[in-house]
Amino acid sequence: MPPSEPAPLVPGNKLLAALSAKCYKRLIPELEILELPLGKVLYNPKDLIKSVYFPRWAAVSMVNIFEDGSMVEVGVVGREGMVGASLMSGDDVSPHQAIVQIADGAWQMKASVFKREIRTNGELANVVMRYSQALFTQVAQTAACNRMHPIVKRLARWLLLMQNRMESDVLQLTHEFISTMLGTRRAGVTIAAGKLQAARIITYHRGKVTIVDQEKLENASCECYRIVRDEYDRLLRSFNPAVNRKS
Amino acid sequence: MPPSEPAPLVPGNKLLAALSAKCYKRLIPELEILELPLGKVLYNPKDLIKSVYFPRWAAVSMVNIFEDGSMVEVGVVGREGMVGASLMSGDDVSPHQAIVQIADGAWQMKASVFKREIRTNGELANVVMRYSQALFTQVAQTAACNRMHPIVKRLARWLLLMQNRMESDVLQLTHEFISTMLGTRRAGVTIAAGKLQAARIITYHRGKVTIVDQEKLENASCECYRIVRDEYDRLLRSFNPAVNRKS
DNA sequence: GTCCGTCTGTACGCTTTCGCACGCAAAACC
DNA sequence: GGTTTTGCGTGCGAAAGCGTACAGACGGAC
Repeated sequence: MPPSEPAPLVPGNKLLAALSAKCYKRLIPELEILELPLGKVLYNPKDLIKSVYFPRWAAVSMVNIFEDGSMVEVGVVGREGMVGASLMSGDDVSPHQAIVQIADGAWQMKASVFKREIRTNGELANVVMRYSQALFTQVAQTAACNRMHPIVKRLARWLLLMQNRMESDVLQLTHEFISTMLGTRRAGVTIAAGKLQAARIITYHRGKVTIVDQEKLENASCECYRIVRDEYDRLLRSFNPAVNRKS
Repeated sequence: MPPSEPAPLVPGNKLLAALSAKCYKRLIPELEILELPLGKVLYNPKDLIKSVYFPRWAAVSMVNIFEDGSMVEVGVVGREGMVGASLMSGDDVSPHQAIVQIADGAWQMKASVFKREIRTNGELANVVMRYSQALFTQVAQTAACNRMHPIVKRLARWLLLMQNRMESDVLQLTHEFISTMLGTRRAGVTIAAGKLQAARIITYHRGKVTIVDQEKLENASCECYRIVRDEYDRLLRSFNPAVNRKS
């Protein structure tokens, strides 16, 4: 897709889809599609936020980077959300790294435009605020989960999180990559993933993880997954009856 | 203090202090002082938020409670902030437990009033939004910290966090209580606190912790403390030159 | 087909933390 | 003044996870 392709009537992103037709159409000229390749860094910590992004099928991780270079994911954004919502608070410095974890397209909007729209467009502001609240819950649950739950459960939770955001049972993810997101050793992920595979819950092979049995995966995961999922449903459902608006 | 005491011109709470005199005066009739006794639960998870609170010298923890009853703190609110800011998103269900950790007074405002003011009063909305952003950073850093850092450092960080919020070197905190906040064993806290005491960084005795050497405590803590503190400064400084407005 | 980089399996010793439990001493309560 | 409660110190075995390291296996490049 050329980067200047105009936004179609089917936005692909659920936040955009949640807007009324009128409101969405107003934004169309400000949206440009952009390919997000794997590993692309949208912001680094302390970077100025110059654009915000509404992923279509991509997934973007919010990553905390420590002084010694080690990383931990604190939240994930997929097609249900947006990257850069913190601009809403009037602050345009990113506190985290935003890095593309699963490659695909996203709508890009200039930060200046976004800020203007947020000020003048109550409907957009409302949707973004709700989303921020859901993201907050996700991050808070991650904080608790990181403290209390063993690797296997966290892995199961994280795979479900990814599956939800991608709406796909096949995920391109290496153990190495997962381990930096979970903040553990690569070998730890191999062991945990091995257990899930032995239980016929997932299969994987050289960077491709396939979820075989979602229900079992939910049982193998900690409660954190369900809590966050339900909270997203509750917060974003209300104004989101039709995800795929007719073109 | 009687619960109906009207708000004075010195709010005590820094968010309120950050408002212009005009804006603050407008809120005065809606604020009532309330004593927050230790252990008082302001909200439980899934409770409707009926009031919001602006602590004066109190500290309130946002706590995640798991199905098995175990708890972890995900964030702390002191006089620099408010409890219930999530109302701003239009959602009045609390995702966490808010429990008073250090007893003192707070300004209470009815949720309905707060929501009305947020809608109609851009200055208040702006301040609250910034604060929400700072809180988000705190929670995200907690998520990362919980994953990566050993108990002693987390303890040091948490004590500094408390010290900042209370602006006091003496804190009424038992090991037992600290342990539930940090999500560890009580014995783990005893060992960690013992190390800090042996290094002459703190002293403690039966529920009273005294910070002897703040600088050493900062060195003993992980970087997370500094990061969060700087972020609060950055986000809240701009509109907060005068914390103690003259009465 | 061969080579080489990537991905995964596995192993070992070590540290941290856990779960549990007991004991002691200071405070609080009658 | 004696009893109870609360807060802290300590010990021990077990578990989880870490750091590191090595080797096999697959797949793409040539």
